[in-house]
Amino acid sequence: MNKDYYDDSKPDFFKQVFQVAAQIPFGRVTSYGAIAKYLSAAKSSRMVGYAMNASHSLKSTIPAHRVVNRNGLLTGKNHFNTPTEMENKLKSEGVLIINDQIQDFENIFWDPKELDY
DNA sequence: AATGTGACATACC
DNA sequence: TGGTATGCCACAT
Repeated sequence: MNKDYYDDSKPDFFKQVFQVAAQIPFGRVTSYGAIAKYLSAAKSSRMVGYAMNASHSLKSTIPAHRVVNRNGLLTGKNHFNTPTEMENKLKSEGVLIINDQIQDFENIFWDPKELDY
């Protein structure tokens, strides 16, 4: 058969991103760069966001709203169904957001490396 | 095969 | 203090 969209059965770089993103604890957030580093591809931070974009086609629910840039800014909110959905979901998880900027970002920041513990 | 693209990150001016 | 420029690399066309 053809590789309909993104087959999560393949060891694509995307899949790795999805795997990590899916493990982000509730009410916590992480950055693209952190995920990239965890995948030994710190220089492919852009791909992380790119992967999130592909998550639209995924059947699995990827908490892309828990992934923000290094500044804790909701740069990708624009890619959601509605620009307000991202911060809306985060707020539902107890994340305080002001002007698309996550408050206390360092406090709720979650590093994928914690998986090793 | 080659070119374009991007939900980042960093450096520089 | 904030915009511009460049690197970076995997995916799309």
